[in-house]
Amino acid sequence: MKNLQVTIDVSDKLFVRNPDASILGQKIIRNAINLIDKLGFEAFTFKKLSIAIGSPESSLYRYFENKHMLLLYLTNWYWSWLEKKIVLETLNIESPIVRLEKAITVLTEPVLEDISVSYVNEVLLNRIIIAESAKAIHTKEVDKENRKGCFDSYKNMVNRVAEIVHEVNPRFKYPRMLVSTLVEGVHQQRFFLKHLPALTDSREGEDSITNFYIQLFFKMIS
Amino acid sequence: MKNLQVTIDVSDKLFVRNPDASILGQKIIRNAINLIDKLGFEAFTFKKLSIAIGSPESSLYRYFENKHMLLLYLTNWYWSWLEKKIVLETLNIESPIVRLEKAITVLTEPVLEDISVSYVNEVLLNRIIIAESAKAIHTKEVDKENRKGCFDSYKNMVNRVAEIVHEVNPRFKYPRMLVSTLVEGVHQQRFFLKHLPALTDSREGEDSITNFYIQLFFKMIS
DNA sequence: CAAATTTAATAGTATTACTATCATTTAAAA
DNA sequence: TTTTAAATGATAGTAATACTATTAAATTTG
Repeated sequence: MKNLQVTIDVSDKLFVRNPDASILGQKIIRNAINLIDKLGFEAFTFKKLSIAIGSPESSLYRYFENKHMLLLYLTNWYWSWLEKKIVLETLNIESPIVRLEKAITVLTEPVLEDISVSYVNEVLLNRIIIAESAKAIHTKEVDKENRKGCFDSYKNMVNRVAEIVHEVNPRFKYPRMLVSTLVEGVHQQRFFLKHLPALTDSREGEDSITNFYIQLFFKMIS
Repeated sequence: MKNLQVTIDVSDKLFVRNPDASILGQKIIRNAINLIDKLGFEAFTFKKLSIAIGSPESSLYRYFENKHMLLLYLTNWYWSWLEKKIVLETLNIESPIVRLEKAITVLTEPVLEDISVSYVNEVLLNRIIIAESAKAIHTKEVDKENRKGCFDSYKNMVNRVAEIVHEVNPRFKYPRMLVSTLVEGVHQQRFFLKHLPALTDSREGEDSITNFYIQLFFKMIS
């Protein structure tokens, strides 16, 4: 695992003021991640966040319109981070099939070690994505937000992997459907494993989720 | 498509008073489905529901603890309904592989026609499941609610199909993971198709989602 | 150093998510 | 058919949420 001390760009449609560009902004992100992970997105409020930070609530609104936009920011950050990881892992590799294997590994392996150096804790963020990211998409404003580019990071990441699939098998018709099925499925199953194990045939310890989806993926494209 | 005028049982852990057993209760369910579909779960409130029904807000709390429990009730109703559909479709069929094909068809085909006779509109309910069901599961109370049996309908349905998979191929190790991947994936992709089509390779009209998942399913178990 | 920008401190509002009380209607039991 | 119980209606009230507004202090930039 390479250490990724790179800046992650997030679309400026997602914030009022860029949290990456100030100390308060970075404090907001760091504490938001901790709090959302601890309380869950429903119980998480700007009031509680402001207390954790020690700044007035009104200051938070100068960075994010509301907690939904903050969640969108975090999800976008995560998908950009994953894409960057994929790019680094597949760099300078000739064989498309090896590149695809590397990419799929990044998408299916658990995010375990804390490789974060910056103000973003990727392990906690991964947990937030698993538990809360569905809420960022499933709103009545999806279409408007989609037009604004609020899901571009996700689309870009999916497209990048889908392109490798296309290289490996140009005749396969559903590369993006396969990649998004894989990504969402892995997250879903990790949540089930932890909370509704009756829906999985997996056990903590052995990583049957990774195995299952890698198998699924390559069966589909061959 | 058979007309299913059968009663659907939902665990009594999910409600304070059984909405199925009174006119007001049925009005609550009918209007809740309409409102959640129209407003989305976030904007949906007991206040608005009470106005739609013409009863005081306090009356709603005599049926459901809060709107989250109401959503849980609806999701459970849906999974029980789907399971009943599967049971009816596979009744008196000898061949396990044909039974499995029928079951998978029920799980993957779109819910289009309004076959509802009772107070539950299954077409709207299906839309609610696609758009909102993730929110019923992704809460900090999952584990407690799981112990109470709040997800039994879902588990039962998945298990029933997983058992047919086992009949067809007893050596396949992940029947439940495969079934839940299929169910969740189909819903996810239907949502993407409507709102984030860039994540799909599917188009409105031709049903590549159904095709994709049927293909995926049988490639995995063979 | 002056000007502009950012943050702190405080206050205030409409809405949400409930809880409580009591009168009235409806249904079931005697 | 009366009596009783259960369900509903009507109304009120509260703490918390999700903001908006204003002004003062601090910090950064030119």
